[in-house]
Amino acid sequence: MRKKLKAVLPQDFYLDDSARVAEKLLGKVLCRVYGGKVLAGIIVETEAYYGKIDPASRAYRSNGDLTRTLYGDVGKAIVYGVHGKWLFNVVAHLPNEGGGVLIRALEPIMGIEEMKKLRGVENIFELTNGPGKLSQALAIDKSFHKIPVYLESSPATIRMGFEVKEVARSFRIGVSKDLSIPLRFYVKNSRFISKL
DNA sequence: CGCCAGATTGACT
DNA sequence: GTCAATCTGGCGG
Repeated sequence: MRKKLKAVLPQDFYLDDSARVAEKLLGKVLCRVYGGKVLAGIIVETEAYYGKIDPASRAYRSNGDLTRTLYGDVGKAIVYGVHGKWLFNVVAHLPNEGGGVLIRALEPIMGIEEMKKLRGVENIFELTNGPGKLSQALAIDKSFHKIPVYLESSPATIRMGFEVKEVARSFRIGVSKDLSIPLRFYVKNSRFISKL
């Protein structure tokens, strides 16, 4: 059973409104090269983030490296730790603006056995159905901060994937102060999202 | 240098 | 449903 990897998405894929990119990313494949193996999963849940105007973002109260990256070149990964877990984001926004997309959940398609080992669980639905979980399953840590996901040579890339039948949207999860518009996107009827 | 907040997870009642 | 653990960057003194 061999699957061929599709093309890596170009950088200008991320040069768009953060919410639009979040929606477009559904069905795409997050691909991670780990110890000569390939770990990959279909993106089934995302959240859009904005910069200063977003109370949930750390950039809201600070002006450091995270903010600069969020307002900088699109298509780069942002990896940040919260509550001792790692969250995997991609910078995506219009020119002269700031924002990003948080990958919240994947549907594993390659390297599943390796993911089970990394996560220490056997249940496939428990592998990547949460931001901290998918980072652990793909062995992502803060060394992935600022790597470009649009370069073939990167250890983590996002590639062309599958057509999504139905996209649903809702308010974000786990955010203390949310904006008044729904910025969470997910594949309807997927069993791999973090929450129904 | 110490303190605080934060986008989560998982175990327990 | 509720609650505590655990990590890092930013900010104040």
